[in-house]
Amino acid sequence: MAARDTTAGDATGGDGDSAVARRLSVLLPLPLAGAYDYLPPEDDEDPIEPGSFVQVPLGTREVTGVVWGDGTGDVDPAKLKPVVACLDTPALPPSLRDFVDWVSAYTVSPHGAVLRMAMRVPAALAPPTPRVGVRLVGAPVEGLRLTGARQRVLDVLEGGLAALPANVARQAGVGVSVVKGLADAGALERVLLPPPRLFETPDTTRAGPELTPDQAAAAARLRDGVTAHEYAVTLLDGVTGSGKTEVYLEGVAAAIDAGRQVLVLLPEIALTPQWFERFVARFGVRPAVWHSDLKHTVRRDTWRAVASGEARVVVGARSALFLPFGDLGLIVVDEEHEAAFKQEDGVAYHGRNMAVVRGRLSDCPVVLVSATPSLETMVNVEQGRYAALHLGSRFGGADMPEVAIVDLRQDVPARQCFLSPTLRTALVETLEAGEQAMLFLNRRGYAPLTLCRTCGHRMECPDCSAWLVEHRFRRQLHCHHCGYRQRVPERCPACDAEDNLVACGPGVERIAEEAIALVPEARVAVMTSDTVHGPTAAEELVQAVTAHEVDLLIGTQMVAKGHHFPGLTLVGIVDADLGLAGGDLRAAERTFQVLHQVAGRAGRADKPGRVLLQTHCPEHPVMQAVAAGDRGQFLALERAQREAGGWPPFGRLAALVVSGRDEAAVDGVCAALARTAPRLAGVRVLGPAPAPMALLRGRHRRRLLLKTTLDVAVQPVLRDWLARVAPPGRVRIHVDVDPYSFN
DNA sequence: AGCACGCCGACT
DNA sequence: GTCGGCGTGCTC
Repeated sequence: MAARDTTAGDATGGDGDSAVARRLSVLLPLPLAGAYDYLPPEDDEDPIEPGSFVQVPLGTREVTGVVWGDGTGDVDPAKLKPVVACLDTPALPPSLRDFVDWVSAYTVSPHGAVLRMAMRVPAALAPPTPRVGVRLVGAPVEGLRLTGARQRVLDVLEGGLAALPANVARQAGVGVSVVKGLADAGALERVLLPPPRLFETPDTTRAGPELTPDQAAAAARLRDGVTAHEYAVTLLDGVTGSGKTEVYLEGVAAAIDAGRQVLVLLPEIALTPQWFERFVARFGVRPAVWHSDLKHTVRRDTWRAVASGEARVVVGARSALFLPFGDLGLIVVDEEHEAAFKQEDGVAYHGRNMAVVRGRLSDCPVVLVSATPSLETMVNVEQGRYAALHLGSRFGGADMPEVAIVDLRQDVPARQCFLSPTLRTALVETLEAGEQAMLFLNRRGYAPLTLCRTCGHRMECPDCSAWLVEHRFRRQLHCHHCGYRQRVPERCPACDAEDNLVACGPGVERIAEEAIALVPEARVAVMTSDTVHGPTAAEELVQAVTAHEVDLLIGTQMVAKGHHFPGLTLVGIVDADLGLAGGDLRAAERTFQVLHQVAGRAGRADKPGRVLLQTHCPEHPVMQAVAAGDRGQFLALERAQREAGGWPPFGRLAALVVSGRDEAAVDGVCAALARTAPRLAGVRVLGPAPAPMALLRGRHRRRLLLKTTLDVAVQPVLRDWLARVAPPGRVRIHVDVDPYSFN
C-alpha cells in the first residue's frame, strides 16, 4: 500500500534495501536477553532514526523502547509486529547508546536492564504538561462587575503580558479563584505559555575565589584538558581544605565556555549545601541536580533540559551517568574513593569506573577528585594511564592533627563502658577548656547484639543472618539489612526468662549515654541517619556545631564528611577495629580512608587538634598508618599485598551470588555451577561458599568468586559459564564484575 | 518487568 | 461446584 511512497522517501538509504522489508531492532527496558525486532509503524512516514523512543506491542501490553538499529532478521517473520508510534521525546544520543552497550557487555547484564537505567524517567517520555497562562483581552468586557480584587488583577496584567494564574494572584494579593473568575467572565483569555527556562547558564565571567599559585597551575592544566576535548583521566589529589573544588570548578568553567555540558558525580551524601554554596559563589546560579528521590516533575524537566542542552552542568549521584548528555565536555568524580559509587544490586557497576568509560565514549576528559584516592586510581596513575595533579595544604602541611593510639588491652574501659580512661580524661579536659569534641563510631543504634543472660539466645532477624540492633530511643530492635523491626521483648523468646536480656557492644546511642553520664552539663548531639533526616537537617546540625551550640558531637560515618568545625580540638575514635572484620578485600583500605577522614576533623589554624584512636590491635598497619598520618606507607603495603595475592587491581574478580527462598534449590544451582566451572589458564573459581549475608530478606545466598589474571577477559568466560547452567525460575544468579564490598 | 496461564484451598 | 492464591514462562 504505502510501500512505494516510503521507498521513494528512503532515497538517502543507500544500501538499496526496500523500506517495507526493513526491520527495526528495538531495545526494551526489560531484563530480556536482547533487543526485539519490529516492523516500522504502519502509517510510516519518515524512517525512524536510531535512538528514537517508540511505543511497541509486547504480549498483551504496550511498552516504550528505544530503536537500537536495524533488525537482525533471525526471528520468525510471522511473529513480527509493527511499531505502534514514534514518540516526540528527544532521541537517546549516540554516546549514551554506546555507553549502554558497553555497560551491558562489561557487567554481563541484560541489555534492557541497562537501558532501564537511562529510562527511569517515566514522565520525561511524555510531553511536558502545558502551562496555561492568562492575559488581558483587547477590548473591555461589557457588564463586568469590578470588585477591588478584580481591579488589582487587571492592574497586574496591565502590560498585556501573559502570566501563570498563580503568579498573577500572588502579585495582586488575591486568590486564584479571582483570576479564574475573570477568565470565565471573558475579561482574560487563556494562552499557552512557552516552557520556562529552568536551568540558567552558569556565569563563568564572575570572579571566582582567589587561587594560590599551586591551585592556579592545576586549574590551568584542567582548563587545557577541557579545551583539547579529548579523553584523558586526571587525578586531582589534595587534603580537605586544599581547594580541590575551586580548582575543578575552573575546569567546569572551561567546558561551559566551550559550549559543552558537564557532569559532576558526587556520592549522594556529599551533595551538601556547602558544595552548592561554592558552585553558586563561582557561577552565580545553581546547577541542575540529579539523585534518586527527585520529584517526578523535576526529574522530567531535568532529563529534558539535559537532552536539549539547556542544563549545562548537572551534579548528581551515579545514576546521572545515564542522562542523555549530547555534548559532554567534562566529567568530574568527586570523592572518587567512596564505596558509595559502587552499585551492588540490579546492574552491578562502579560509578567512578563507568564515568571513565562514559568520558572515553564521549571524547571528554575525566577528573577524579579525592583526599584519599583509591588504590585502583593510584595504580592507574603510577602506570601512566591517569595523570595526576597534587594540591598542597593552604596551611603548609600542619593540618593533620596528632593521632595517639589508645591500646584497649592496656587502657581498659570500665565494665559495660566503651570509652577508655585516657579518652574520658581528654574529653573532660577538652570540654572544660570550652572547646568542642567529637566521638566517632560507625554503628547506629544502641547495641549491635541483644542476648539472653539465662539461655544465651541471640536476638536475630527472622529474614537475614544478622543480629538485631537495639534502638533504645524507639524501644525497638531493627535489622539494618532488611528493615525488619520489633519491640524490645520483655521475655526471652527462647526460654521465656523475664527481664534478663542484655545489650552487648556499643552503638552511637550507647556512647551518647556514657558520655552524658561523664559530662552531664555538656550539650550533646547525635548525628546518624536515624537522628538527622535529609540534607537540610544535617545542615542545621552542622550550623549548630559551628556556632558552638553543641559541645560534643557523636556520630557515625556522617560526621566524617567534609564539614570543618573550627572549635573542634578532640576527636575520639571509639572502635577503630570495626571496619576490619569480615575479611573483605578492601576492608583495610576503607578503614584507613574513614579513619583518616575522621581524624582530619580535629584541629584548627591556631590550635592543633588531637585524635585518640581506640583499638585492640595497635600494631595493625592501618592503625600505624593513621597514627603516622602516612598514606603513602599504607598504600605501599596494601599494594604489595594485593599484588602478591593477584587481587585487584593486579588481577580480576567477578562474583556470582546465587540466591533463592528454597535453600536446596540454591545449593543445586551452586553444584551445577561448580561442575561446569571454567578450567582455563589464569582462571580460578573459589567457592561456592555461604555469602557474607547467608540469609538476606528471606533468600538464601551462596557466592562463587571468579579470580583471574589480568590477561583474561572475564566477561566471555562468565557468559560461557552461565550459558551452561539453567537455573530454575526461583533461583537467581546475580553477576558482579569487580565486586567491591564482598557483601 | 508485567501479564497470562495453570493447578490446588475456602467460599457464594 | 467456582473464585483466587501465586509459581512458571513468554513476550519480537
